[in-house]
Amino acid sequence: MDVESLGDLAQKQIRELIITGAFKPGQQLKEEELCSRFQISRPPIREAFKMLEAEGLVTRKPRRGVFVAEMTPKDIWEVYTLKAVIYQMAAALAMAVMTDEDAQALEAAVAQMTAVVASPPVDLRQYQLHHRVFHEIVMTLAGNDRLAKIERNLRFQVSRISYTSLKDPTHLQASLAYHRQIAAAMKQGDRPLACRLMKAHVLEALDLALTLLPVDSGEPVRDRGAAPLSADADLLEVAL
Amino acid sequence: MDVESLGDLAQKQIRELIITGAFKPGQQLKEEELCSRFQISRPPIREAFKMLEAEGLVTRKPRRGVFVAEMTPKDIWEVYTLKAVIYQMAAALAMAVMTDEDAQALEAAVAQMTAVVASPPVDLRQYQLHHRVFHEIVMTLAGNDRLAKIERNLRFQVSRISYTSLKDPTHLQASLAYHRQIAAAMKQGDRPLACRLMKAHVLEALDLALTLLPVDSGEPVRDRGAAPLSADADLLEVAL
DNA sequence: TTTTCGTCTATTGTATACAATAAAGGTGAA
DNA sequence: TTCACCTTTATTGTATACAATAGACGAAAA
Repeated sequence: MDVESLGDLAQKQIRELIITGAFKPGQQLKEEELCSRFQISRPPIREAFKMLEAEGLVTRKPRRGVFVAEMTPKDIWEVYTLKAVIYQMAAALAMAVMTDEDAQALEAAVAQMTAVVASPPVDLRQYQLHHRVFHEIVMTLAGNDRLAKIERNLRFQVSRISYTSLKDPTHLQASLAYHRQIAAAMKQGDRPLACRLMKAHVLEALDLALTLLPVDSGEPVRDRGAAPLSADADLLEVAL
Repeated sequence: MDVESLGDLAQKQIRELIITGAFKPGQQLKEEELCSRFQISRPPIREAFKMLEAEGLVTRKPRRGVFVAEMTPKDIWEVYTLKAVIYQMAAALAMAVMTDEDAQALEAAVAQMTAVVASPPVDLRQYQLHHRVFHEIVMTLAGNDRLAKIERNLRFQVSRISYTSLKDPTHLQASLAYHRQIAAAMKQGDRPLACRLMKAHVLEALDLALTLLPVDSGEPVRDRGAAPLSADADLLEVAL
């Protein structure tokens, strides 16, 4: 019945608290505090910490404690550029096995997204939900569990930021348009176009995320060269 | 001084035992056995298990125990196709900031690899070492820590297999030739060529790995379609 | 002979207790 | 008043002890 250990449960709950923003970046997570919150003892909490650390959601300072991971502009850049590549790979793999029904499922997801946007006030949670369905269809078709795991992890790391991005009406419209075009390109079997659109979609999100980020941390983004910390579309032009 | 916790130490040691093949795939890792081996108590061992599980090196069956992860052909395919994309992205990013000195460092690594191959009996460990230096230079230049972490993880998962692959003289020669060409392409700034070579290099390794794998598990590789579980070079043609 | 049920044991899951360390605060002297 | 050092305290790191569960083995009945 209760197959999940308390450690796994705690991991999920703490993760949820982090990605929803209840636990803010930089905040220390004290073991005893979480013990009393979840009414369990410390070992499961510690195990949850270890897993969350591996996921990159918390950082551990030895003998100091664990803290919610902070996102610098560099971190944002890292996650989004990776997402651009991951999504392109997923799209390419998915198109190799996609059927007409799959294409229709994608279009249905886009239709749902359209419906949400068309009926103000826009329910962002709802939009996010259908948006996720869209990408989940693609990931499932791709058939690479490790790819899906990486995508999931990257999504967690920028979940708050990507949610905030949707509050920008212009970006919301652009996002919707992108997904409509991506679905069409995938249906028609135009792989280069689908990949280009996927890349452009993610890199546009990156640009917005960088502007949304509080500009408190002015650390350099790239160590070498004067490459700006932005959406270098050309740079991500590689052959999968 | 001893900044690392026993859990972190245990993780490293167990991981080393797994990737060197001392702990075989499918083998159960009993907590008490490792306790007596490392002369520590169970909590640090359990923490190490959690981290290794997140890395994908072990799988945990609830109330049963943890087992060294097994690699099916599907798993091999997943890891290598991901590596192909990861390495291409790394190469593309690296070339954007690469200096002449960096190019020379790459060529130096290739020279070391060449020297090892030229002096039989070939010291595979030594070759592997210089091979890793080559890719580490590229990853460092890429400047994406998350990308590096993913690459590291993927490398761990197929470390035994990739080592075994080197015992094939033909593949060893091909590997060397690839890296020489990749270094040249990166030096000349020919990004498409460098990416294509990276992809071809990894996908060739995939084909070999699939033949080397014991054919005990005949499970289907892809759920949908009749796509063969091989190096679909074209399929991985996407725009980073 | 086979199958099923029950007990038993080995192993994981959880809790409590103890040790060690690092940061914070206070006290002393310069 | 300020700085250095000591003491204290809060928090993590580790160990031991207990509980629960799943699998194995054996016995009994069909």
